[in-house]
Amino acid sequence: MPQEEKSETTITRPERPNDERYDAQRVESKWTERWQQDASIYAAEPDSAKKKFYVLEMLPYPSGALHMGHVRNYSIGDALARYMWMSGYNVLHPMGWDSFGLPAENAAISANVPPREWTLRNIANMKAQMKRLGFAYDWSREVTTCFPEYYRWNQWFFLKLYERGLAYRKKSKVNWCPKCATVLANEQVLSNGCCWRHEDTVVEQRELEQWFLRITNYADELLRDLERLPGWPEKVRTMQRNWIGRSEGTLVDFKLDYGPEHKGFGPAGSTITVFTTRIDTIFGATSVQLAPEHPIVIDLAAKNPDLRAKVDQLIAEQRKAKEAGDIGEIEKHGVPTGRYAINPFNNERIPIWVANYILMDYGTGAIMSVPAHDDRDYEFAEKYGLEIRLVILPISNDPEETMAEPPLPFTTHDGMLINSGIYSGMACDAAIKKLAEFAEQKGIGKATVTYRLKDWGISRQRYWGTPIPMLYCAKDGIVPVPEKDLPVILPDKVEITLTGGSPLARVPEFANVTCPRCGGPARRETDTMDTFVDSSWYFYRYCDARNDRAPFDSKIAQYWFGEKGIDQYIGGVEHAILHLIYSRFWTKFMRDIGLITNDEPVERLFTQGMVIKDGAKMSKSLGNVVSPDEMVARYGADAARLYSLFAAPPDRDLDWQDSGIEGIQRFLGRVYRFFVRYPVETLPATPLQPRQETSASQAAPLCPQARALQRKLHQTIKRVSDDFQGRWHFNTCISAIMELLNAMYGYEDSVAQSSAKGENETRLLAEVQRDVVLMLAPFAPYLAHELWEMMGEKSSLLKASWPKYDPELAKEEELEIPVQISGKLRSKVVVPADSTEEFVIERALADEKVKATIAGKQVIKKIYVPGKMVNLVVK
RNA sequence: GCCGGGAUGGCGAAAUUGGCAGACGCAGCGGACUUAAAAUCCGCAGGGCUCAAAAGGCCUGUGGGGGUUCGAUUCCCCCUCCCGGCACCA
Repeated sequence: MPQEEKSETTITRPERPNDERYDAQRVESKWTERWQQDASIYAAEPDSAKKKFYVLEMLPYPSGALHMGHVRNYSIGDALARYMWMSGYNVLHPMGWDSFGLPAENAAISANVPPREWTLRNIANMKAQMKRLGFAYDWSREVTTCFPEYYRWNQWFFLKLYERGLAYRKKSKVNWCPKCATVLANEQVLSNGCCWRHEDTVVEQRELEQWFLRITNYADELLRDLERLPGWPEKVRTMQRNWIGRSEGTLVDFKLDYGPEHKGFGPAGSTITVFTTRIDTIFGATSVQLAPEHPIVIDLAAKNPDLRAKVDQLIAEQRKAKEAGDIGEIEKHGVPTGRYAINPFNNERIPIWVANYILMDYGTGAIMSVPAHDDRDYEFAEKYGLEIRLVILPISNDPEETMAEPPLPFTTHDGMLINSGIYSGMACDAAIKKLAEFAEQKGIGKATVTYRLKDWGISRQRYWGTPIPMLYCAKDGIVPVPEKDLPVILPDKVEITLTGGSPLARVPEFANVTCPRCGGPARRETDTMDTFVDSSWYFYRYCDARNDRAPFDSKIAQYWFGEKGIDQYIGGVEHAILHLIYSRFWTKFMRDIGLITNDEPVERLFTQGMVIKDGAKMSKSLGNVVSPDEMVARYGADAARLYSLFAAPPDRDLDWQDSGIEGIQRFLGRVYRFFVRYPVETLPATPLQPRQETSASQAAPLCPQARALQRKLHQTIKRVSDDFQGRWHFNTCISAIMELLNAMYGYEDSVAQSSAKGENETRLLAEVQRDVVLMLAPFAPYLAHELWEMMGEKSSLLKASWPKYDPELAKEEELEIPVQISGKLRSKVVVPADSTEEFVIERALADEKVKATIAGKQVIKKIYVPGKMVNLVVK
């Protein structure tokens, strides 16, 4: 890196330009180059003397080019990072690439480019775009997940998970996307049954052997700790809560009835275990309903061709509904098996049915049907004429209502048991406990918890991903790759197709190995890992990105993560369940193996809204895509960034309008013009005094207009600072700066050209200009840096102190108080800010318009809200 | 069905604790500058009625209906529509 060039460019103070026109392209390319030459300005190292702040934006997939959603995401993060730097924090602000994944393989197939080459080319392009946009990332920590230096630690983690029984292999029904030609995790299937990448492609079910991670071991903690994340959007927490789907209930064994004409049910066993959340209604159970794929049903159907045909029909209906995404609206069908089960609480013999609304993959795939107290059971019983038996009555304060027969089905918990043997008369909630205890004592059931969350299937029959470090030996079975042999390198020369299973299986030199235990021949696992593994822990790697002995150093991670994790994480809400639940799981696992001490990865999460155009999501098919490159070329990076913050609050969707960014471009030009037009010739030779002192010396002698400008300045600093610390409505921050600029022009028009302009006025103007630059720095860094240099400042703007406001100087001296008569605005009076209530009301009553309005009426009430308004109620 | 978010001028939006609705910007209109245009600077602007016009005055207005209050975009109840998530989850 040429050192001498650098020092030359920073020393000279450029002449103030004569041209008022702001040439964004010239200025921005100048600073892009300078920042390029001194990348270390954004670097941070652990420093116990300074408060840390870890601000992170979700790392992108290198698809080829940034889109406006990226620009918005990074503009928010960059503004925050710059503000925190200026507020004296030790800021970590890294960036990287989530660079494994299917699109690279598709490119290989359609354009015949190797995935690695395609990916690295895209990364180079997007990195250049980021630099052109002026984002302040510490590139020395760049993480690229497709490099062996990174993915070897995925493999290392996998071995640790395997050692602890948290990674296991099992054959099961899995989601298969025909277009991806691979298995998908449950989290990657949309609610309409389609693939998350191919929203028009229905996922099929296939029976395959897969590697799973036992995320369900952490289900309870993942749920419980959501309460400890007040810095997360309620929406995301709710989504995760729904996804985990914890449900407390009871397992109850129903014995099969071996009546005289039956010889038992064979290997499937002699009991049916049902799961219920309402064991209090068990005396109202009038049938047992089984999922069509329940083992007992399969067993029965095997011996009964007629039943088998009917069950196959139910299975087909269920599958069809699932694939159409409307399993919730399936028309209920069922068939009786002709067999019976015994209700263990009343020894009653009830029929066993098979029904298409019972799901095999939830609970036990079997329920007790209580038509009187469950909507679905009621509908089903009505249809097939099954008995409906009332066992719960409402309890109410109204004696008439209590004990009255409710309309069916009656499904609430607020009730009392009847027709329930010794439990009659108990309240529902108490009965649930008692009945579960009894079942447990008798060995016929127990209280239990069921989750919707399933273990995470991570095997992918794809090439461009982390090889799973496992071997299969004819003699030793499943053998993990020894840690010393990591990384298992992903080979380069592989023929990629979307058919015929894992591409790696067709690479003999990769697939054929010797067993490290017996030395005999073994086969390597040729599936790769889900790319969500890569992104589950990447933010820890940023802390210590070049470590080749461990995923990262625990001490360094502890500094940056602290007790509560990343201070601010920013990204799209589309990862609310996927990435954000996986990485919480990974954090808990890493804590359990002693790598880290925090329980959660992210303290505060912010999900920004989408960028849309003409009311619709940007997409190639709609032809409404706005290209960041084009915006930067036309309006400049500052304008693109500032507009993405100005057009809407960051959590809302943003409708992109080209005319809007033109307005922002005008604003930037107007700022620049002010500095060129009204240069402050007499900058204080010494750095500006601490603010209080300057203010005190300025407060008195300023002319009224100057005082008004000073007040506006301090009010603006307050508004912008408050917003950074609170609600992040950067759109109003920018409005506030615009208002200040308007006031600056107004001030120059009215005063500064006149003879009233004295030294204090000049000093004030210098102060205002300096603070405007400081406040613009997080939002429009290019212009801010240029103006900073034009003002002759030598220090780094990045680390310059954020301006402080003086509440005294921000205060109004006179207030315009609205006067309402009976709640309607009728007039306004101007009073000194420190006026008493009596004085303000007296002035209000003396006002001509007020007098006219209340003439002939009697004032019955006088309300004064200090500093806000007067309301005179008349009769 | 359940959960979360939203609905304010022609448009994007603001109103931070119940206190002047529409800040700021876009589009629009008018003026200054200019041979002209662009650029720039200044001004007007929710809707309606009144007034010859202007100034002014009056009425009305934050998805709809009701309530609490001196006062409601803001709090409470009911309803409509839009966006997102979950869904015969037993």
